[in-house]
Amino acid sequence: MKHEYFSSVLKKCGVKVTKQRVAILEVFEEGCKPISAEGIFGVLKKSKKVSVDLATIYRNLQVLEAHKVIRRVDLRGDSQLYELGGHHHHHILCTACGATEGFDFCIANTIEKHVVKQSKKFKVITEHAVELFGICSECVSKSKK
Amino acid sequence: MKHEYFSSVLKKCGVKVTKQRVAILEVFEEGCKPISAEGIFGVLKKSKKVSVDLATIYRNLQVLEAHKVIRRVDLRGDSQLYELGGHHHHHILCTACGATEGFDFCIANTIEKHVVKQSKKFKVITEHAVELFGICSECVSKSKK
DNA sequence: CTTGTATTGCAAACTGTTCGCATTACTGTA
DNA sequence: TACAGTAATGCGAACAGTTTGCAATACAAG
Repeated sequence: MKHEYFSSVLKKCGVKVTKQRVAILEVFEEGCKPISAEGIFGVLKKSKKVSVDLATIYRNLQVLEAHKVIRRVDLRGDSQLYELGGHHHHHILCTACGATEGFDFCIANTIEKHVVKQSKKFKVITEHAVELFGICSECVSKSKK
Repeated sequence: MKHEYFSSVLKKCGVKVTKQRVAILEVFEEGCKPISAEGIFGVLKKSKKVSVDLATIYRNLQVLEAHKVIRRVDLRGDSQLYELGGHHHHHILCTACGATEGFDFCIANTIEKHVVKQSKKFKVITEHAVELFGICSECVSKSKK
Protein backbone atom coordinates (compact mmCIF):
# COMPACT_ATOMS: atom_id res chain seq x y z
CA MET A 1 0.00 0.00 0.00
CA LYS A 2 1.61 3.19 1.17
CA HIS A 3 4.95 1.55 1.38
CA GLU A 4 4.74 0.30 -2.19
CA TYR A 5 3.48 3.62 -3.40
CA PHE A 6 6.39 5.50 -1.92
CA SER A 7 8.79 2.92 -3.28
CA SER A 8 7.52 3.54 -6.76
CA VAL A 9 7.77 7.28 -6.26
CA LEU A 10 11.40 6.92 -5.26
CA LYS A 11 12.15 4.59 -8.13
CA LYS A 12 10.72 7.07 -10.58
CA CYS A 13 13.15 9.61 -9.19
CA GLY A 14 16.00 7.28 -9.93
CA VAL A 15 17.15 7.09 -6.33
CA LYS A 16 17.52 4.10 -4.09
CA VAL A 17 14.58 2.95 -2.04
CA THR A 18 15.78 2.92 1.54
CA LYS A 19 13.75 2.35 4.66
CA GLN A 20 14.79 5.79 5.88
CA ARG A 21 13.34 7.49 2.81
CA VAL A 22 10.11 5.58 2.99
CA ALA A 23 9.83 6.34 6.69
CA ILE A 24 10.30 10.05 6.03
CA LEU A 25 7.64 10.05 3.35
CA GLU A 26 5.26 8.24 5.66
CA VAL A 27 5.73 10.94 8.25
CA PHE A 28 4.78 13.52 5.66
CA GLU A 29 1.67 11.62 4.70
CA GLU A 30 0.48 10.99 8.21
CA GLY A 31 1.18 14.49 9.42
CA CYS A 32 -0.74 16.29 6.68
CA LYS A 33 0.97 19.49 7.77
CA PRO A 34 4.19 21.28 6.92
CA ILE A 35 6.93 19.79 9.05
CA SER A 36 10.62 20.46 9.71
CA ALA A 37 13.61 18.14 9.69
CA GLU A 38 13.66 18.20 13.47
CA GLY A 39 9.94 17.49 13.47
CA ILE A 40 10.36 14.42 11.31
CA PHE A 41 13.24 13.33 13.51
CA GLY A 42 11.03 13.60 16.57
CA VAL A 43 8.19 11.62 15.03
CA LEU A 44 10.48 8.83 13.88
CA LYS A 45 12.21 8.69 17.24
CA LYS A 46 8.92 8.21 19.01
CA SER A 47 7.56 5.67 16.58
CA LYS A 48 10.69 3.56 17.13
CA LYS A 49 10.05 1.65 13.95
CA VAL A 50 13.01 3.11 12.14
CA SER A 51 15.87 5.10 13.51
CA VAL A 52 17.00 7.82 11.15
CA ASP A 53 19.83 10.23 11.70
CA LEU A 54 19.09 13.93 11.55
CA ALA A 55 21.75 14.45 8.89
CA THR A 56 20.11 11.77 6.80
CA ILE A 57 16.81 13.58 7.08
CA TYR A 58 18.35 16.83 5.93
CA ARG A 59 20.04 15.13 3.01
CA ASN A 60 16.83 13.46 1.98
CA LEU A 61 14.79 16.60 2.23
CA GLN A 62 17.16 18.05 -0.33
CA VAL A 63 16.90 15.04 -2.58
CA LEU A 64 13.12 14.87 -2.32
CA GLU A 65 12.75 18.57 -2.95
CA ALA A 66 15.00 18.40 -5.99
CA HIS A 67 12.73 15.71 -7.41
CA LYS A 68 9.64 17.71 -6.47
CA VAL A 69 8.33 14.94 -4.25
CA ILE A 70 8.13 17.50 -1.48
CA ARG A 71 8.13 21.27 -1.51
CA ARG A 72 9.30 23.99 0.83
CA VAL A 73 6.80 26.07 2.72
CA ASP A 74 7.84 29.52 3.91
CA LEU A 75 6.01 30.24 7.11
CA ARG A 76 8.61 32.46 8.78
CA GLY A 77 9.46 29.97 11.47
CA ASP A 78 12.86 29.14 12.93
CA SER A 79 13.32 26.19 10.67
CA GLN A 80 12.47 25.26 7.13
CA LEU A 81 9.19 23.42 6.65
CA TYR A 82 8.28 20.95 3.93
CA GLU A 83 5.18 19.12 2.75
CA LEU A 84 4.29 16.52 0.15
CA GLY A 85 4.34 17.88 -3.38
CA GLY A 86 0.88 16.70 -4.34
CA HIS A 87 -1.70 19.29 -5.28
CA HIS A 88 -1.04 22.99 -5.45
CA HIS A 89 -2.18 25.02 -2.48
CA HIS A 90 -1.11 27.67 0.00
CA HIS A 91 -1.28 28.28 3.72
CA ILE A 92 -2.45 30.58 6.39
CA LEU A 93 -0.66 30.70 9.71
CA CYS A 94 -1.93 31.89 13.06
CA THR A 95 0.77 34.19 14.38
CA ALA A 96 -0.51 33.68 17.91
CA CYS A 97 -0.65 29.90 18.27
CA GLY A 98 1.08 28.62 15.15
CA ALA A 99 -1.91 26.75 13.80
CA THR A 100 -1.94 26.35 10.03
CA GLU A 101 -4.57 25.73 7.43
CA GLY A 102 -4.31 25.11 3.74
CA PHE A 103 -6.41 26.79 1.11
CA ASP A 104 -6.83 25.48 -2.37
CA PHE A 105 -7.59 28.36 -4.65
CA CYS A 106 -4.82 30.47 -5.98
CA ILE A 107 -4.83 33.53 -8.16
CA ALA A 108 -1.11 33.68 -8.55
CA ASN A 109 -1.54 33.04 -12.25
CA THR A 110 -3.19 36.40 -12.49
CA ILE A 111 -0.32 38.06 -10.69
CA GLU A 112 2.15 36.24 -12.90
CA LYS A 113 0.47 37.55 -16.01
CA HIS A 114 0.64 41.08 -14.64
CA VAL A 115 4.31 40.74 -13.84
CA VAL A 116 5.21 39.32 -17.20
CA LYS A 117 3.33 42.14 -18.86
CA GLN A 118 4.88 44.90 -16.79
CA SER A 119 8.37 43.69 -16.08
CA LYS A 120 11.18 44.17 -18.54
CA LYS A 121 13.43 41.93 -16.56
CA PHE A 122 11.23 38.92 -15.89
CA LYS A 123 9.30 36.97 -18.49
CA VAL A 124 9.69 33.51 -17.05
CA ILE A 125 8.07 32.63 -13.73
CA THR A 126 8.63 29.17 -12.37
CA GLU A 127 7.24 29.25 -8.87
CA HIS A 128 5.40 31.38 -6.40
CA ALA A 129 4.74 31.59 -2.70
CA VAL A 130 1.52 32.95 -1.28
CA GLU A 131 1.25 32.73 2.46
CA LEU A 132 -1.21 34.52 4.70
CA PHE A 133 -0.74 35.40 8.33
CA GLY A 134 -3.55 36.06 10.74
CA ILE A 135 -5.17 35.18 14.02
CA CYS A 136 -7.29 32.07 14.20
CA SER A 137 -10.77 32.30 15.66
CA GLU A 138 -9.73 30.44 18.77
CA CYS A 139 -6.97 32.92 19.55
CA VAL A 140 -9.25 35.84 18.75
CA SER A 141 -11.81 34.69 21.31
CA LYS A 142 -9.09 33.99 23.86
CA SER A 143 -7.75 37.52 23.55
CA LYS A 144 -11.19 39.00 24.14
CA LYS A 145 -11.57 37.32 27.49
CA MET B 1 17.64 66.01 5.21
CA LYS B 2 17.74 62.23 5.26
CA HIS B 3 19.40 62.23 8.61
CA GLU B 4 16.72 64.43 10.12
CA TYR B 5 14.00 62.40 8.52
CA PHE B 6 15.23 59.15 10.01
CA SER B 7 15.66 60.85 13.37
CA SER B 8 12.04 61.86 13.37
CA VAL B 9 11.01 58.35 12.35
CA LEU B 10 12.91 56.92 15.29
CA LYS B 11 11.52 59.50 17.69
CA LYS B 12 8.00 58.65 16.63
CA CYS B 13 8.77 55.07 17.55
CA GLY B 14 9.76 56.17 21.02
CA VAL B 15 13.28 54.79 20.74
CA LYS B 16 16.57 56.59 21.06
CA VAL B 17 18.14 58.16 18.02
CA THR B 18 21.60 56.67 17.76
CA LYS B 19 24.09 57.09 14.96
CA GLN B 20 24.01 53.32 14.47
CA ARG B 21 20.28 53.29 13.85
CA VAL B 22 20.44 56.18 11.47
CA ALA B 23 23.31 54.53 9.64
CA ILE B 24 21.33 51.32 9.27
CA LEU B 25 18.31 53.15 7.91
CA GLU B 26 20.53 55.01 5.45
CA VAL B 27 21.82 51.71 4.14
CA PHE B 28 18.25 50.60 3.56
CA GLU B 29 17.43 53.76 1.70
CA GLU B 30 20.49 53.75 -0.51
CA GLY B 31 20.30 50.06 -1.29
CA CYS B 32 16.68 50.09 -2.48
CA LYS B 33 16.75 46.31 -2.27
CA PRO B 34 16.03 43.74 0.40
CA ILE B 35 19.19 43.30 2.45
CA SER B 36 20.37 41.07 5.29
CA ALA B 37 22.03 41.90 8.60
CA GLU B 38 25.33 40.70 7.23
CA GLY B 39 24.75 42.79 4.13
CA ILE B 40 24.21 45.93 6.15
CA PHE B 41 27.29 45.08 8.18
CA GLY B 42 29.35 44.84 5.02
CA VAL B 43 28.10 48.13 3.63
CA LEU B 44 28.78 49.98 6.86
CA LYS B 45 32.20 48.42 7.19
CA LYS B 46 33.17 49.61 3.75
CA SER B 47 31.74 53.08 4.16
CA LYS B 48 33.83 53.49 7.30
CA LYS B 49 31.67 56.37 8.46
CA VAL B 50 30.18 54.45 11.34
CA SER B 51 31.28 51.17 12.82
CA VAL B 52 28.34 49.07 13.93
CA ASP B 53 28.53 45.70 15.57
CA LEU B 54 26.69 42.83 13.94
CA ALA B 55 24.78 42.11 17.13
CA THR B 56 23.64 45.72 17.19
CA ILE B 57 22.37 45.37 13.67
CA TYR B 58 20.38 42.26 14.54
CA ARG B 59 18.93 43.94 17.59
CA ASN B 60 17.92 46.97 15.59
CA LEU B 61 16.38 44.97 12.82
CA GLN B 62 14.09 43.52 15.45
CA VAL B 63 13.28 46.91 16.90
CA LEU B 64 12.67 48.47 13.51
CA GLU B 65 10.52 45.59 12.38
CA ALA B 66 8.45 45.73 15.56
CA HIS B 67 7.76 49.39 14.84
CA LYS B 68 7.02 48.62 11.20
CA VAL B 69 9.80 50.89 9.96
CA ILE B 70 11.13 47.92 8.04
CA ARG B 71 9.57 44.63 7.02
CA ARG B 72 10.80 41.12 6.43
CA VAL B 73 11.01 39.74 2.93
CA ASP B 74 10.89 35.99 2.46
CA LEU B 75 12.98 35.14 -0.54
CA ARG B 76 14.17 31.69 0.52
CA GLY B 77 17.77 32.73 0.98
CA ASP B 78 20.19 31.66 3.68
CA SER B 79 19.52 34.73 5.73
CA GLN B 80 16.58 36.91 6.55
CA LEU B 81 16.13 39.95 4.34
CA TYR B 82 14.52 43.26 5.23
CA GLU B 83 13.49 46.42 3.42
CA LEU B 84 12.05 49.81 4.31
CA GLY B 85 8.41 49.64 5.30
CA GLY B 86 7.15 52.31 2.91
CA HIS B 87 4.61 51.33 0.30
CA HIS B 88 3.14 47.89 -0.09
CA HIS B 89 4.67 45.71 -2.78
CA HIS B 90 6.05 42.26 -3.51
CA HIS B 91 9.06 40.73 -5.20
CA ILE B 92 10.22 38.42 -7.88
CA LEU B 93 13.54 36.67 -7.55
CA CYS B 94 15.72 35.16 -10.24
CA THR B 95 16.61 31.71 -9.00
CA ALA B 96 19.63 31.65 -11.28
CA CYS B 97 21.44 34.89 -10.45
CA GLY B 98 19.61 36.23 -7.42
CA ALA B 99 18.43 39.43 -9.05
CA THR B 100 15.26 40.86 -7.57
CA GLU B 101 12.59 43.21 -8.74
CA GLY B 102 9.62 44.69 -6.98
CA PHE B 103 6.10 44.81 -8.34
CA ASP B 104 3.43 47.11 -7.06
CA PHE B 105 0.08 45.55 -7.70
CA CYS B 106 -1.27 43.00 -5.33
CA ILE B 107 -4.39 40.91 -5.40
CA ALA B 108 -3.90 39.45 -1.99
CA ASN B 109 -7.03 41.22 -0.83
CA THR B 110 -8.98 39.03 -3.17
CA ILE B 111 -7.35 35.92 -1.78
CA GLU B 112 -7.98 37.14 1.73
CA LYS B 113 -11.67 37.54 1.04
CA HIS B 114 -11.83 34.02 -0.33
CA VAL B 115 -10.10 32.63 2.72
CA VAL B 116 -12.27 34.49 5.15
CA LYS B 117 -15.34 33.25 3.32
CA GLN B 118 -14.24 29.63 3.12
CA SER B 119 -12.29 29.08 6.30
CA LYS B 120 -13.97 28.24 9.55
CA LYS B 121 -10.78 28.72 11.44
CA PHE B 122 -9.51 32.02 10.12
CA LYS B 123 -11.49 35.23 9.93
CA VAL B 124 -8.73 37.68 10.74
CA ILE B 125 -5.85 38.17 8.33
CA THR B 126 -3.11 40.55 9.31
CA GLU B 127 -0.39 40.06 6.76
CA HIS B 128 0.49 38.25 3.60
CA ALA B 129 3.52 37.27 1.59
CA VAL B 130 3.44 36.97 -2.17
CA GLU B 131 6.77 36.20 -3.75
CA LEU B 132 7.44 34.99 -7.26
CA PHE B 133 10.42 33.00 -8.44
CA GLY B 134 11.61 32.84 -12.00
CA ILE B 135 14.47 33.32 -14.39
CA CYS B 136 15.38 36.83 -15.45
CA SER B 137 15.75 37.60 -19.13
CA GLU B 138 19.49 37.90 -18.83
CA CYS B 139 19.84 34.43 -17.39
CA VAL B 140 17.42 33.02 -19.95
CA SER B 141 19.55 34.29 -22.81
CA LYS B 142 22.72 33.09 -21.15
CA SER B 143 21.35 29.57 -20.86
CA LYS B 144 20.46 29.51 -24.54
CA LYS B 145 24.02 30.15 -25.64
C1' DC C 1 25.65 -14.35 -4.34
C1' DT C 2 28.75 -10.88 -5.50
C1' DT C 3 30.09 -6.40 -6.57
C1' DG C 4 29.84 -1.42 -7.25
C1' DT C 5 27.93 2.60 -5.72
C1' DA C 6 24.51 5.31 -3.39
C1' DT C 7 23.21 6.08 1.20
C1' DT C 8 23.70 6.10 6.08
C1' DG C 9 25.43 7.26 10.86
C1' DC C 10 28.40 9.70 13.55
C1' DA C 11 31.05 13.51 14.86
C1' DA C 12 32.71 17.76 13.82
C1' DA C 13 32.31 22.08 11.43
C1' DC C 14 29.71 26.09 9.88
C1' DT C 15 26.44 29.89 9.48
C1' DG C 16 23.13 32.93 10.91
C1' DT C 17 21.35 34.73 14.99
C1' DT C 18 20.85 35.63 19.98
C1' DC C 19 22.33 36.63 24.73
C1' DG C 20 24.86 38.37 29.01
C1' DC C 21 27.25 41.91 30.78
C1' DA C 22 30.13 45.81 31.42
C1' DT C 23 30.64 50.26 29.07
C1' DT C 24 28.86 54.11 26.46
C1' DA C 25 25.88 57.71 24.94
C1' DC C 26 21.19 59.42 24.31
C1' DT C 27 17.33 62.28 26.47
C1' DG C 28 14.77 64.69 29.85
C1' DT C 29 15.31 67.68 33.67
C1' DA C 30 17.40 71.09 36.45
C1' DT D 1 24.97 73.39 30.00
C1' DA D 2 25.71 69.89 33.26
C1' DC D 3 23.72 65.69 35.33
C1' DA D 4 21.44 61.45 36.11
C1' DG D 5 18.91 57.61 34.64
C1' DT D 6 18.25 54.31 31.31
C1' DA D 7 18.32 52.57 26.71
C1' DA D 8 21.59 51.05 23.46
C1' DT D 9 26.19 49.42 22.14
C1' DG D 10 30.29 46.30 21.63
C1' DC D 11 32.39 42.27 22.68
C1' DG D 12 32.60 37.47 23.47
C1' DA D 13 30.39 33.43 24.14
C1' DA D 14 26.43 30.58 23.33
C1' DC D 15 22.91 28.62 20.36
C1' DA D 16 19.97 26.50 16.81
C1' DG D 17 19.55 24.79 12.47
C1' DT D 18 21.96 22.85 8.86
C1' DT D 19 25.91 20.94 6.26
C1' DT D 20 30.04 18.14 5.55
C1' DG D 21 33.81 14.36 5.66
C1' DC D 22 34.54 9.81 6.08
C1' DA D 23 34.23 5.07 7.18
C1' DA D 24 30.67 1.52 7.48
C1' DT D 25 26.39 -0.23 5.46
C1' DA D 26 22.82 -1.68 2.39
C1' DC D 27 20.47 -1.33 -1.89
C1' DA D 28 20.28 -2.82 -7.05
C1' DA D 29 21.99 -4.85 -11.05
C1' DG D 30 24.17 -8.71 -13.06
